[in-house]
Amino acid sequence: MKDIARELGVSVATVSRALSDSPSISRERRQAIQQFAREHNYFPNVIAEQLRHSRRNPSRAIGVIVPELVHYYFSSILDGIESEASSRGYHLIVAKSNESYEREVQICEAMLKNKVCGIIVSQAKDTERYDHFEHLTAAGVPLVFYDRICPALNASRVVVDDYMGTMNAVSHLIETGCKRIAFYGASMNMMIAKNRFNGYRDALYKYGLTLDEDLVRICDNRADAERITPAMMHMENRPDAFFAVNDETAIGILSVVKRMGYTVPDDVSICGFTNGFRATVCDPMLTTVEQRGTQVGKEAADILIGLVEGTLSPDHAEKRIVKTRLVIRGTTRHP
Amino acid sequence: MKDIARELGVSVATVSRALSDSPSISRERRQAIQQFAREHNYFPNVIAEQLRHSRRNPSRAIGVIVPELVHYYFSSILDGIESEASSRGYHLIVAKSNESYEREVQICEAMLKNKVCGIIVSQAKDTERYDHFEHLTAAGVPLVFYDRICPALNASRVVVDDYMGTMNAVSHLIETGCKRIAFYGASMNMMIAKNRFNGYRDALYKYGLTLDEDLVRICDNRADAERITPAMMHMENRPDAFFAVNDETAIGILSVVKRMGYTVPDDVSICGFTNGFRATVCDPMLTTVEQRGTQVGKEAADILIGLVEGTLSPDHAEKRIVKTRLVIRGTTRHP
DNA sequence: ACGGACTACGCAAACGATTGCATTCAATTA
DNA sequence: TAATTGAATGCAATCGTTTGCGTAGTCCGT
Repeated sequence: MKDIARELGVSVATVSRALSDSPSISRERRQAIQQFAREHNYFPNVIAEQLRHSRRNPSRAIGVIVPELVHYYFSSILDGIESEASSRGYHLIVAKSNESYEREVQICEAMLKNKVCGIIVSQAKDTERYDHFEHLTAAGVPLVFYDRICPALNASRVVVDDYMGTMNAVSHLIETGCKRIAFYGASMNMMIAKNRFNGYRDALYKYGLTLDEDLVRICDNRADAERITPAMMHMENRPDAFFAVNDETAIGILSVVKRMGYTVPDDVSICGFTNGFRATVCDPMLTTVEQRGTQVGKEAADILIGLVEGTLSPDHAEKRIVKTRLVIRGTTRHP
Repeated sequence: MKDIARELGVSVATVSRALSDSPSISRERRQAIQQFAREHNYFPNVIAEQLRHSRRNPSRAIGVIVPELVHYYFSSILDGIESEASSRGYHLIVAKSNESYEREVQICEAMLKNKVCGIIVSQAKDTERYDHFEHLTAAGVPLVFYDRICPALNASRVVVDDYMGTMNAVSHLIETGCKRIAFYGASMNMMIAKNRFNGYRDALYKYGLTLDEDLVRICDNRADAERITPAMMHMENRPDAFFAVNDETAIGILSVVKRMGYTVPDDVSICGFTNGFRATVCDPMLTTVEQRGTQVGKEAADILIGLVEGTLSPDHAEKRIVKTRLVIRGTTRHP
């Protein structure tokens, strides 16, 4: 701007006003300045702009904290956030916590320093203190949780309808003739694990089946599934169906069951949760609950931007639930 | 800082110096100021710092442009970049181009405005003009390409050893008895497609096999693979093996071939390229070339940071090749 | 007692923009 | 003709830091 001002023999203030199309500058001057700027491809220094406006205007950078990146669900969510944010003129600062509380704290600090206008976060698995999040809100940085929410904090959040998703899936298993349905869930200190279990339990009750504790296991990955499933199948009263907390676990069950000589879905039905890449790769293809990560991401970004732009009140915690959808494929019988 | 200065009855300059531990401030004052700052949890305004230093010091934000996010290889790369960058004190601004040239241009502009210290990019599929990249280097923003590089630009880059990876994979097929090996590749205007094809061709030559054009097809996704594979298998002289440019395509072939009643690998061998989630989910598990995305990401970040910090000369284009590894599983015979 | 050296600090200008207020100049009005 | 008005522009402060340079004060040596 200084250069433009010098070249055209005007003051920097005039240049500034001309570039922002202020009517207080005469038409000719305005156009001359604008053209000159264009020709010498001038563009404003955002850093300076931000400094000037730091009191009033927030930045347009959204911080996103992800537990891991190489993960179907989290990628989808990130994708959703990116789409929503970029279409509304925001950009993303992305960091992964590696499921570590300490790293999460560091990231929060760094993001605060870097003046993000808000943060979208899914907690690390080992996060049990929430001071760092409270610091952020205290500093006026809006926060939106997704997937793993923090029940202790009354913050905005968007989650998937774990309860109904599981309930529908298990109902489907029952309706296609399954009577002894095993449940492989994650450790119950996470809300999502609890909700899915409740969906399972209530589906059983709804159809008058009793819940057999022997059929409920904590297991949320393939290795564990391959380890514990043979014993399940050797029970005198073996399960005729499995519901798994994610596709990965379901695939583990599938591979064990096939290896043991059972056919799927005739002898054993299997249902997963995610509907990621894996679901259409296994043979038969996996019946699973679609988790709609992209939608979760979009909603989260929408809430955050609402908070930033003042459309949503900062005091009110906006809570959204994204509906799931049961995708019936080859690992369950058709109704 | 102004507040601290006022409270402690010194000048802002003194506070600044004290906080940066300058020896020109007396020990007592320095400590008093530092303590006061800590107690009132002051932390510097990066925006202002940057503005002040914009002439000399670059920011610590690395721009990353990804064609898509929900994609095993790109997630892995992003993961590698994140690890390397965050461990060296940089953070990431991530944007996806959606394989669109226009979006790519927009993103470059936005990143330039936001003063990233450098950009790591894989071109969108439909990018054929490179002005936007040249603008960036002209503006002094270092650029590192990964995966899809731009042959017209002599820029730093890191790619996977597509040639040797394919060569070894096809050699493996030949060594396990395959004689008519089909090749499903991507369109040849991408370097990676060309290199993989050359690896295929040279492996055939090495073992004295002739290249049959009828066995070479442009096909890089599952839907196409499922469409064209039946005809391949109905040829009078059908292929006894397939090499596919990625796992997804390989899975498509696998599912068709199984459905047609052939057994894998006894009747037909299949080899993919990626070693993503899918490879261990299909049945039998997929033999494939491990692409080591995380390593690619790390190398890319390493180069970029080298460029930014002056360890690497900006004129010299650093070109790194990440070695692949053949992972032999169930879709090929064992040697 | 006075010059020199050294310590410890403050002043003020920068970084690149924005903006309230003052100023200039010409045109209009009384 | 003098006063009023309005349009067009400039001045200077501001955002939060950093830093070159100047200066007050102290101590020392002669």
